[in-house]
Amino acid sequence: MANFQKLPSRAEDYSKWYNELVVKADLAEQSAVRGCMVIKPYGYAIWETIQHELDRRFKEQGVKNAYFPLLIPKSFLSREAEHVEGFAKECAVVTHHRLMNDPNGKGVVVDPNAKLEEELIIRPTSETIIWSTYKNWISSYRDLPILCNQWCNVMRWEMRTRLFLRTAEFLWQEGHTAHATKEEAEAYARRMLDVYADFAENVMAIPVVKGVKSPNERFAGALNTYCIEAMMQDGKALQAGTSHFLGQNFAKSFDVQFLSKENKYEYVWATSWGVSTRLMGALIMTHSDDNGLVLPPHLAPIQIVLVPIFKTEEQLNAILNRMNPILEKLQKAGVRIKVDTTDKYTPGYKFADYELKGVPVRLAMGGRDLENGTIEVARRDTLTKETVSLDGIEEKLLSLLEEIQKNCYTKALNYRIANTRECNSYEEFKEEIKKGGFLLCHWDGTPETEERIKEETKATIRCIPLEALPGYKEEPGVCMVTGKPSPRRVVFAIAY
RNA sequence: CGGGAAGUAGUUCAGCCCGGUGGAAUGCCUGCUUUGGGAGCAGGAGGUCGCAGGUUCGAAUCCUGUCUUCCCGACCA
Repeated sequence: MANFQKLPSRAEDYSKWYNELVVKADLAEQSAVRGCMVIKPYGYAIWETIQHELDRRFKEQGVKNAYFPLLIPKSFLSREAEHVEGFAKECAVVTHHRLMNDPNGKGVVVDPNAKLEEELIIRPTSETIIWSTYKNWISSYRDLPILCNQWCNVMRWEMRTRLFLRTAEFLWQEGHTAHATKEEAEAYARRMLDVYADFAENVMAIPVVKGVKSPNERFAGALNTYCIEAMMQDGKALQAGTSHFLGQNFAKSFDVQFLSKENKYEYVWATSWGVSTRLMGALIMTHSDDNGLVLPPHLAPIQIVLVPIFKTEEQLNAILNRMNPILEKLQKAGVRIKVDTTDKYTPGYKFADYELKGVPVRLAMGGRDLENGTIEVARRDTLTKETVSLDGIEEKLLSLLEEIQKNCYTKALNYRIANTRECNSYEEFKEEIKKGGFLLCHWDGTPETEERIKEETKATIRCIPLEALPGYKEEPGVCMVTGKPSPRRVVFAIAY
């Protein structure tokens, strides 16, 4: 009996469970550089599927991909006052462009003669470099709208990092659009929020609350920030995506004007929107269990794995001969399949390993099945298995994958519903928030009240929901702290 | 960036207090037997003890500095 290391349970230590799962499931690991991760092939395969699915949806919205530089002149960042205020404290700065041999010994040192005239910032986000570029692209209303997206890395010098959830460097996409009218820009920011919500729910199987950020939580430089918020299994909230209506702030800072039909100069209206590798963290913390990763089929790099059980090569070949036509049919239907023919590990080892990796469906076939014309089908989401006939197995498996996808979503939604409740007094709130989950409360709309609640309870307003959560009605009331009127309940939670 | 803990074989850890040629388990390699829930036996390879200085005849062990990770704060997606 191998003395393998089990994952810590979620109940024992959620944070430790997460950290170890990321590494043991082969998603990512720490790198030699503080706060920066190595995303391993298995983890990157999931990210590539995320990219692929999102990219397709963006293109349906008329978005085109482009690429802007990693380095941003320092002066650009300071053009928009709130923007620089928001990011200045976490920027990495490039000051020199050359190394030289250390005159006093081994290795290389920065060449003091190679100091840059103007220092360059490693992008924490690209609004400034993009708007300085858009200025050259826009002169007439006929040039609008511009709908660009870039897939890239950004860097924010974080004090405390965790794989996927908060790393100094992370991968993301940032969309930047320019519009002729306020209405069009606002509508576009809203539309991209819907794209994110659709993606989160149908591909990642993560239920989200669509909402608006309170002024305290708004993106630096935006007039309005929309977001999708998800609930993790430990009851904490995680912002899964944001879409900003930037108004004319960046157009004014970078002097981007266009000539309207009426032959008048007007400033351009802007949006930006993004999701990052943080989604990987959301994925893990929404579905996985104490046995390891649970991946919704739409995102799983391997959707079905076949573990043949054999003693001799003849037996293996007999199994493969029986299964190959079935697997080919499934592959033609677009299913991602792996057949594990290695004899390096025993079947029991493979079972445990594919569970750790979150493969949605595991098939096992041995001599017994071959005789009976059956196969063992195991589901990762429910950890159940049954032996079924090979007749019509392809259709059964295809619908099983869809069922698992739905079940992942339903389970997560039920968990969120079970951990969402209304809360009417601040005293009650202080107790309830310790249990985690979403608390729907009335708030007077002032930053002061939100700040006070944050200081006293660590909870923040995750969003002002665009529509009432399922099972709840939108109704006015009074603020739980100050008693002032409140038009609707907002979502409070402790956040990642 | 403050407070705490830790860095020794691929991995998890013992050894450190009290200095004297570095251990275990697991993993890896080879062979045989195994294979329906993390296989067994036998043999083998694998470490300048995070890094840099210092003390000493001699440092994994003592001292100083530094880097990284984890936990708690402050900050933030």
